[in-house]
This record gives sequence, structure tokens and C-alpha cells, in this order.
Amino acid sequence: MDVANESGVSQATVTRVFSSPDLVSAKTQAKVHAAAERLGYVPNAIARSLKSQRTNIIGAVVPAEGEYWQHALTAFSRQLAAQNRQLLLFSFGEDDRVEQVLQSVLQYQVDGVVLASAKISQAQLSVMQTQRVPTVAFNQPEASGVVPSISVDNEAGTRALADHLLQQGCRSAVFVGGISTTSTDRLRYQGAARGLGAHGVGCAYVEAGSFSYEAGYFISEQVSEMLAPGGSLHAASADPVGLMVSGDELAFGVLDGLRSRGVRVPEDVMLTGFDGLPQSSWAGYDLTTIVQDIDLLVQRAIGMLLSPETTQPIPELVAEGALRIGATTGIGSSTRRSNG
Amino acid sequence: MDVANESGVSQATVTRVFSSPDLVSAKTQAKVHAAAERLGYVPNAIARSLKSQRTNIIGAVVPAEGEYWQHALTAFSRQLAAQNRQLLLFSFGEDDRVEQVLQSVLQYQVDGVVLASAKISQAQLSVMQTQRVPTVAFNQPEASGVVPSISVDNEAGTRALADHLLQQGCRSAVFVGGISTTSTDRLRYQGAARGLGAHGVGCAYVEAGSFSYEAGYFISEQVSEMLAPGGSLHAASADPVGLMVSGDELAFGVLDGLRSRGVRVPEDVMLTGFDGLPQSSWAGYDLTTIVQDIDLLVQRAIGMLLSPETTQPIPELVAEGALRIGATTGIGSSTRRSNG
DNA sequence: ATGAAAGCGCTAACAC
DNA sequence: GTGTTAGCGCTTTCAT
Repeated sequence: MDVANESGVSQATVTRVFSSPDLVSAKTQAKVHAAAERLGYVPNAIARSLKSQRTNIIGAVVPAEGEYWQHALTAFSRQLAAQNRQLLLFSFGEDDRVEQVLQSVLQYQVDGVVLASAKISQAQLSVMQTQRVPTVAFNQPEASGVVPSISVDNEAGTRALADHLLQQGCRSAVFVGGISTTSTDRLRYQGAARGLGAHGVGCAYVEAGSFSYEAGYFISEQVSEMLAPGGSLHAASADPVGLMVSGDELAFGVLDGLRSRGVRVPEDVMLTGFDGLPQSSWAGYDLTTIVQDIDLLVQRAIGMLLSPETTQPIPELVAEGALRIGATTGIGSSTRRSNG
Repeated sequence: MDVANESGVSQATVTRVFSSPDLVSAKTQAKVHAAAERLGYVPNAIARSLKSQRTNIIGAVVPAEGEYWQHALTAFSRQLAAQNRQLLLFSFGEDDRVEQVLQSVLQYQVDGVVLASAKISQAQLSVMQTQRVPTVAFNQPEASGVVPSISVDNEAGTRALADHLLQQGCRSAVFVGGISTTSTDRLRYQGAARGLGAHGVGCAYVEAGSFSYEAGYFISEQVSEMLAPGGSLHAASADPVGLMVSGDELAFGVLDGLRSRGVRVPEDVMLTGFDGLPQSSWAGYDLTTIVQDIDLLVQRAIGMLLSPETTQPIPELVAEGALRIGATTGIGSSTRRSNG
């Protein structure tokens, strides 16, 4: 190594200067640092990783689209950076083969993997086991029991929203889902249906096709038809209809769509979202929703990765969200625990 | 190597099977693949990188906050993934020492670095040179001439917006900046002031303190005071005042803030943003803005990284944005080139 | 078409 | 407190 020659010490000493300075005399350190400076030397993390079998890199397999994931990603990156770990990002789109992506992740010998994709085969997951890569499924409840997982309590969240809607006087309701086959959608609908059903209120499921703003805007046409005279939801009474949307971003689209069609929110329709994105509290939307504490979820997820519980059963964390009441279901706003 | 033993061939052959299969007979390939499958073997990218001196990893140093950066990041990740390269993410906050972050990036022997941070010292940049790491400054115009860079044409953008405002009848204007010391802000203000000045319209600069929604919402109070009777901008005539905001996210906050104070947009104030975030075309905002073609910028940035132009002078790309006319400066909407 | 051997830059015993 | 040495898993000549 050049720095070793330049400073007249051994390679090992150079290593020590950079990784355990306490073992090296002050003057030697000075010499080495000086030489390093002169040569523009930077320790090679790749070589270190090869030797030490730890990369300090966490792989993240995350959908390319969606506000929610963007925030989660940033949270991961920041929290990891605080402990000198890095995030190797693998974002995937609709078309991508997640299996191939996972293969890629494994090649980089990451110290752990955050999975935010539902579509992963058992075969792939078993490869993860074989490779002994700590893995955590992030807000992918359907992975529960297969891989350690952490999610917000989707069902409790929509149940809390349902209770709130009932309290506000809704006597009929619809649930607008993103993609019906996702476990997230299923659990959220379940919470809604049960919460409402317990009070004798039914709840139809309408699928928007994705969790995007555009999908919400588009589906709002169908929803407003259901609300119109002759529609299946046309209220005999003056009670507002409850409209529970599976995610905030989708809800923004529904809200804008309804407004553009002259539907009044919250007078005619009371609207709720889910996730608690920053925008949900923007004055233009001020949405009633369930706020996920993403920083907390991420912190827990990192914890699970770094202290791989060898204990059976497979760990499965569920965090409560917080009900935030906005203008879309009444006036004023506040936040409290969804299970409080 | 285990797979070598298991399949009864040499290490070298296993390598060949995975990196240049054409050099290996079909039956040997089959044997090796079978063994690999059985053992759950995955090639070690770290070892490969150490030997080959290429990691196929691009480092991205990006601010933790801001819609714009989130989108750019995703674009990088997706485009790189398409060529079997990965993104190592380094997001930094207000408080972080970008220099340390850069040091970190270098340790990982990345094949290139995307810099989306303004605050980088000359010293650090010279280290990048020493290490021979191809670097590109992304939308960081002040890095021009020091490091290869690519940005949208900020000045042309706000000039186009200014022209548009004049055309819509504005005879007075204010520019709301995020952080006055950023080159982005400076150039955007410059374009605004020149565009308006050419027609005898002045343009004060007001600083919001950040590019966030909250900062915009907050500063809207000050702006609305300027517009009120007695304020410096109170229009003698009925002409609307032009309000040019330095970024879309900031503009959303200003817009919501003005609306909540009863200021009518676009009747009293005509509002423009910059960036062309997806939300800017949402029905709730429908903002007149300059749309950056992020995918294109990213594509070019990647191009610069991967074919390191050894030619002097330092490359410096500037891409035109497109003027999108929304409801905040009139009715209806459309998009055209900002320099068209 | 395949094998043998050297070495990428670092770390971790083990000596002294 | 510092030097010596072996080896992490791969690639790459050079043989055969």
C-alpha cells in the first residue's frame, strides 16, 4: 500500500490508524495521516467488506412510485447514515421481476434487506434464508409469518376511521381500494367493513386500480354516480355518505375529483384517507386520516435487521396509527391514537 | 469455492459460467448451475468489485427533504437498474457535514457520484479529482465550471414565466425565494427580474427561508400584507399582482396560505411555481410552472458519469424547461417549451 | 474448453 | 506499538 511506504510503516499500521487509532502512537498516527492527506488516500470499503464479511450496507427493495415509499426510503437512509450504514436502493416498477432484483441484492452481500414488495415467491424467500440475510418486510402484512415483518395496524386504523364516521352521522359508506389483491387493501377494507358493520352499516368495495392520485381522480366519477339520484348510494336522508379511501394519495385524487363534480366534502360526503402523508395536513386537503409514524416503523425495522432474532416464532410487529381529524369529515382538526 | 468442488470443476470455470457462459461447454454449465442451485450460491459482487476495480454502484448525495429530490432519486435508481447498476444513497439533512458524507461515498469505490448538494468545498472536490471518481453536479448550477454539471435553465424558465405574467396583465410583481444563497434561487430571481424589468416592471425579492410547503404557507402572511391597502404592493389599478415562487412545493404553501386569507388566485394575484412536480397539475393546485423533464436530466447525468469526458472544458449541460399554464394565472391549461 | 496461480486492498492472528 | 503473514471470493493471464 502506498500510504504505508510513504509514511514508512507497515500496511497493518495504516489499517490501525483508520480503524482503531487507540492502538497506535500519536506520532505514528500523525505520520500516517500526513501521508494519506498527501496521497489523497481513502480506505477501501470494498476490500474491508470482503475481508470482514460485513458491508455496512442495507438493501432496500421498494416500489418506484408513491409518496409513501419515498418518505419511508428517506427515513431509512437517514437513520442508517446516523450509524454509518448505507442504503443500496433497488426501486422496482410494475413490470420489473422482483426476483431478479432480489438476486441482485444478494450479490452485494448486504447486511440486511428491507422488502417493501408484496410479490415475492416462497422460493426467493427461502434463498434469503439460505444466504442468512436478515430480512424484514416493511408494511407488507401478507409476509407475516414467512419473514419478520413490521406494519401499521391497518385494520385497527380503518376501524377507528369507521367509528369516527359513524359518530359524524354517516349511515352509509363505500370503501375505495387501490389494488384489491394487496394485503394492505384487504386489511383496510376488513377494518372498515367490520367497524361499520358492527353498527349495521354496509360498505361496498370499489377498486381504483392503483394507489395513485390519477386513479383516485378517475374513480371519483364512478363514485359520484353512485351518489347521484338513482345511484346505489343515493341517500334517502340528508346524512352524509362515508367514503373511506385506502391511501392518502388516492384520496387526494378522489377529493379533487369529487369537488370538480360539485360534490361537497364534508357536507355530502365525508372522506377519509390512510397513511398521514405530509400533504394530508396541507390546508388544501386537510384530510381525516390515519397517521403512520414512519420514523418509528423504520427504527423498529432497522432494529429487527440488526439483531436477527433467532427465536421462533418469526417476529411480527404491528404499530398503531393515530387518527387525525381534518376538514374532510367535519370542521377543525386534531390528532389522537387510533386505539385510544 | 464450494460450488467448484460440488460440481467437480475449477473455480475459474465457475466464474466463467456466471460471467462469460459462451466460453463454457453446455454440459459443464448445467453441472455448475445445478450445484449452484443446490447450494444456494450467489456470486459475490464485493469480491468481483475488488478484483475488477468496478463496483457498478453510483453514489448519490441528495438532500433528505423535498419532493423534487425524491423524484430525481427514483429516476436515477430506475434508470441505473436498467443497466445493472445500483444506487448507493446518501441523503443528508441541514445539519449533516456533507464533507464527511463524501468521504463515505469515496470509501465505497463507487463508479460515479451524483452531487445534489451546493455546500461542497473546493478541497473536497479536488479529492474527487484525485480519486478519479467521475462526478456530476445535478441541478446545482453553482458547481458549473468546477465539476461537470447539468441543470435546467433556471433563468430562461423564470423569464418565460415573467413574459407570461406580463401577457396576463400583471404590472407589478414579487419573487418569493426559498434560500437566497442558493444558486438556484439567484438564477431564478435573475430571470424574473430581467424578464419583468425589460418591460419596466419591478420585482422585489422575499425570502421564505426554505423550499418547503410550511415556509410558503408562513411567508404568505407577509405577502398578503404587502398586497393589502397600505402595503408596498397594493395595486392602484385592478391589475393582478404577479407572484413568482421559486419552487412548486413552496408555491403550494403560498397558494394555500393566500387562499386561507381570502386572497383570490388568479383574480387578485397570479401565481407561478417552478419544477413541474406531479402535484402541480393536480386539480387542487393546477399551478402555472416550469416543468423540468427529470427523466431527461437524469439520463444526461448518467451519460456524463459513464463516459467521463476528458476534454476540457468541463462539460456543463443546461436543459430547457417547459412552460405549463395552469389555473393560477388564468383559466385552462396547456404546456409548451419555455423558450418556444 | 478447462485448470493453476497470482493478486485486488484490507483485517486479524500471531510474533516481537 | 508495530511488523509479518495468510486469506476473504473473485478475475485473469498463461498453460494445456
